[in-house]
Amino acid sequence: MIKVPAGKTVFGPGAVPDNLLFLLDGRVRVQQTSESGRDIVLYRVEAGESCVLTTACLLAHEPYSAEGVTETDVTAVAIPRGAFDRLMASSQEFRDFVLTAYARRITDLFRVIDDVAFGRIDVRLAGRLLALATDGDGLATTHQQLATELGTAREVISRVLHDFQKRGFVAQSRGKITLLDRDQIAKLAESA
Amino acid sequence: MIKVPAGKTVFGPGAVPDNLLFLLDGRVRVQQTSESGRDIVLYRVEAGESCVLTTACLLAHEPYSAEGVTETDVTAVAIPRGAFDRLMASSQEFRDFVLTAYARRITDLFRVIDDVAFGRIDVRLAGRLLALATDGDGLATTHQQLATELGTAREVISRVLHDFQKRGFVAQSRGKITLLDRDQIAKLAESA
DNA sequence: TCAGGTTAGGTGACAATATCACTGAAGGTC
DNA sequence: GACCTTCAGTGATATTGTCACCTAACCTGA
Repeated sequence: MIKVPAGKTVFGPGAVPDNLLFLLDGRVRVQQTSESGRDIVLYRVEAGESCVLTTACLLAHEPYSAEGVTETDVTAVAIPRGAFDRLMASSQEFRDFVLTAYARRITDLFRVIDDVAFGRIDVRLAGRLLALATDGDGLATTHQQLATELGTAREVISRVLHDFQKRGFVAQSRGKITLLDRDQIAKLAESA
Repeated sequence: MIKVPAGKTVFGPGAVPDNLLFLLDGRVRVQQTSESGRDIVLYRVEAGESCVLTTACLLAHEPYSAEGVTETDVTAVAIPRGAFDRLMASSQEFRDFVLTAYARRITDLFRVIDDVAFGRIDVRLAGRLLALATDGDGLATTHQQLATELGTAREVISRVLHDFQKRGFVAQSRGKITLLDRDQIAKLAESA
């Protein structure tokens, strides 16, 4: 059982874990940095989910650039490799859990690819704003962080948010965004 | 043991397999169609690899849009669900095989995301041409198919290929592309 | 072997997004 | 308040995507 404070890199290039983590509480963001230095968020691991996937990636000795960062304080169970193997051998439930987790991640990634390849930026941003503002309509984030969410450039986010502001969807101040009209934002997010 | 001719859709929306497939010979292309009707190739399954992943995706009852198409005649072993479960329970080697396959796919998808989000089109096309032209310098493919490979539009491929042609990298005729200068193409493909 | 249909490819105009190079503004610290 | 750092705004330009339409190549059947 381990605890990690918010904002720590729990795995990534240069930080290979030797345990498989199961999140009991908190949230981990998995993102990738391209050669050119730009980032994109791939998915998030929530409480009750496992990190098997990313760990497996690390074990698959491939050149690898994704990293996991805690977004909140995190409580997790660390399962050593040996115990993982024994559980996989002995428990049908555990196997189902692991395989289902993989499948879910893969569909997540399919979704990301679809969005990045074919999605409009304003639509994607609208959706992401709603997804991020789970408690309340306020949202403490910078334009740069939102750019990383979507794998685009800060300037692009600035312009789209400026447009949202003009349309009355959001209010902005430094490092903070307030959703003013969730219905309209949701409508935009839905528009393919 | 089953055989499938080239060009068949082996799984996808509306064609859910009840078996897990292990390819003995041939190649399967896995691609996704977006709501807007545009396609992108996600990865390929080669001889010796398994389709567990996509099948698992199908089992994970999620809205799902990827499909698998045979690119060559394919010979595969179909493993029923029950046998898969028994193998997972009894064989360490089988579990390693499956988990490694998952991990490889995931890194493939990470790569796709990186390319789509941050890669230049000419660089990506150069790389793909080299990857597709494995036997000889000729390549029987249309601009539309190449666009699907990269998740872009046909017109874009047409223009880039036209540029490649002017630079002496390739020669074109209807439905056919010939690589004239692999070195130069490789150099472009490498240029991040 | 020609007519008509179908598919592949070309192209201009324009829209959306990315990149670059700045600028100013907000907040923190001494 | 002076200075520094981070955040955000913006114009100019490049790249890529979209739309509309055209031409050329191939196929098929009379």
